[in-house]
Amino acid sequence: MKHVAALAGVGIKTVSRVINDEPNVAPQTASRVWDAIQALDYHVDMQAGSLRRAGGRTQTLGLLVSSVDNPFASAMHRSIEDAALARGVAVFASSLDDDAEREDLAVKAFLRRRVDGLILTTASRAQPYLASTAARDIPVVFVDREPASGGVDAVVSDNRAGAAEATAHLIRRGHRRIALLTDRASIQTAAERRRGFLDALSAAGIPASDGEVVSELHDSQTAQEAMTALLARDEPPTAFFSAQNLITVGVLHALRAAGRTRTAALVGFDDIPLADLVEPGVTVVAQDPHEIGRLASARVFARLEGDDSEPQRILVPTRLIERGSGEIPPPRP
Amino acid sequence: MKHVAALAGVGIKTVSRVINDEPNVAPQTASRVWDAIQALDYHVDMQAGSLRRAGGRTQTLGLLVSSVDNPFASAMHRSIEDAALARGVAVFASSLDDDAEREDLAVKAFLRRRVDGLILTTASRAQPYLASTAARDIPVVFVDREPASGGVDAVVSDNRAGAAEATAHLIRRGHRRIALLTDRASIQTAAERRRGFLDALSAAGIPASDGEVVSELHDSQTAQEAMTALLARDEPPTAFFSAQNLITVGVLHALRAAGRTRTAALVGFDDIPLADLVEPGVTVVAQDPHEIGRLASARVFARLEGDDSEPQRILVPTRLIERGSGEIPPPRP
DNA sequence: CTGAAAGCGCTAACAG
DNA sequence: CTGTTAGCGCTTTCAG
Repeated sequence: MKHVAALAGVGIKTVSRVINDEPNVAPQTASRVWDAIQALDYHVDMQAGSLRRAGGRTQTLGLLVSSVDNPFASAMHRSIEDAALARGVAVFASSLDDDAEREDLAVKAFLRRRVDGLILTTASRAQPYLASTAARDIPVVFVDREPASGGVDAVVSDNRAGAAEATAHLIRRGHRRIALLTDRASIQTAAERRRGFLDALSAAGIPASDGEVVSELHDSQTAQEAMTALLARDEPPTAFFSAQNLITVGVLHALRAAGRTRTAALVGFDDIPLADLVEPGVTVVAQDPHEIGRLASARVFARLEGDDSEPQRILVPTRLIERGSGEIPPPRP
Repeated sequence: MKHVAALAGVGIKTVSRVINDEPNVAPQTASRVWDAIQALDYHVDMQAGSLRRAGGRTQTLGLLVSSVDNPFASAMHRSIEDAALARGVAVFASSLDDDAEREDLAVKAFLRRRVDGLILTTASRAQPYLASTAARDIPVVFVDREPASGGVDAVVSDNRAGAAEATAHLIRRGHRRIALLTDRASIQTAAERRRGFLDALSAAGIPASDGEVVSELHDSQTAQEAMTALLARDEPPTAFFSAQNLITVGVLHALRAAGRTRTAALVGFDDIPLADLVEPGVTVVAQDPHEIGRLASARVFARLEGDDSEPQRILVPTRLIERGSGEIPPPRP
């Protein structure tokens, strides 16, 4: 900047004014400064700027997702990026891998980089770092999963209602022996979806014991194995609710291998790519990751602009998409 | 840091030494400093640090991909993140949307944030910003697509060979009327894949005129429409090579709608999720985005560590995965 | 082993 | 409309 000022024959502060589009610069001066900037191929150092700037904003956001290559997470990421880009804000993205320690390290790394705000997926029971962010007035919005503590903004799918809807859909087709295949119980969304599953059973007067729950499935491989075992039973369930996208994929593989794709009913939670191209199409309770990302970034930016209303818990509705697999009736006895 | 120094009763430089794990600090002093850091919940400001640090490294990388929610890009993103994390480097990710102007703006934004290195997917004919990065000694590695100019590190799939292999695979099954469905010709990978397609035709002595080329398909919607039109011809091609993941999805939809999934042969470039679950499975020439990301980050970090050898052009091989759709023979005349 | 002083590139506050 | 001065939080340099 010094060099630009020298070349343009102005003071350093005038260059600063031009770059930041501040008022009180003569058009002539400004254009001389722009010429010098071009000539020297100069680019401001935003980091240095934010050091002194009131509020110390870095125009930077930290995003923590299950994994940047999970379709749900990356769709969310994309809509957050779009909102950020519109404000000249850059996004640091990190993957969590459902590891509480990694979560803590990632947030600490974000803090060292002085991000203005955080959008987080959590894998931990408690979020000790919230004390740090609160003390520093760094807004935090949780996405996908809510922290147990509450008192923080959160944007999540209506997991319980969605799971209940999926289950009720199967019950309505006449199924009574329905299995839930789900992730580790410690994951908040998995717990909510299980609740929804049980809600629907009890609303239909089906004893919970008729519902089969297989949990601790953390990838499509383990889901496939569990499903294969379920199908091999003497009296297997007639319908299946898989409570997560990767689990649905594993279940599909198992159904395929067992030749049961057309005779066992399946509803998945969270849509999967090409779900409409397999035969039969996979009925799912779709989430809206794009909308979740949009609402979460809107929340962060509102906080950054001074909104200090009560923390909001925003429930994004899910949508049942019938494609065939969920409409298969139970076999005639 | 001032506060920490005061609380620990040491000089500010000693705190700096402790945090950066520099030698010449008495263990006792160090532990007093750590206590103060804990007590004050202090986190260094890496940005401020890099301002004065020799080399001015920010421990930050800029990543530009087609879109963070494209499966190919996000797989690459993940492996780059892993390599970066191991070195305490954070990654800024941006989406390109195949827009040359966006590319330029994104690189400028990275420059303003003083990233140490860049991993870029390009959509532009020329990359004017390379002058700036070179002047600043910021290593740049291109991924997925190579710049026309050369002279820069690049890690890309062997698009031409992969496309030729896909096409030869169809020819080997007896097809002669083969259509290529591809993206805009201005995209470097699309051009390479078209070359590979033509290579294979000519190697088999099939006149290029027998090959049908439909280009300018930029999403699955336009691909589906183009494919539907192709299938409606009097003498439609008997085999199809779709040169990109989204195009393959569109083609699959069209085949399904026309009831031709079992009678028209298809090979896609780039694998797609659930390709093995549709019926028949989708034969693809798979890329290895994880490996591309790994090699690209290795290249950037090597450059950052002083490697000033000739720019490398690394070709990552593709792999043909037979799943059924590509092994369908032409109909008997 | 430790600390004081200078300065990285920028912006806030104030003078002109 | 423009420039000067101080100082953001840190690391470098150099002197104890």
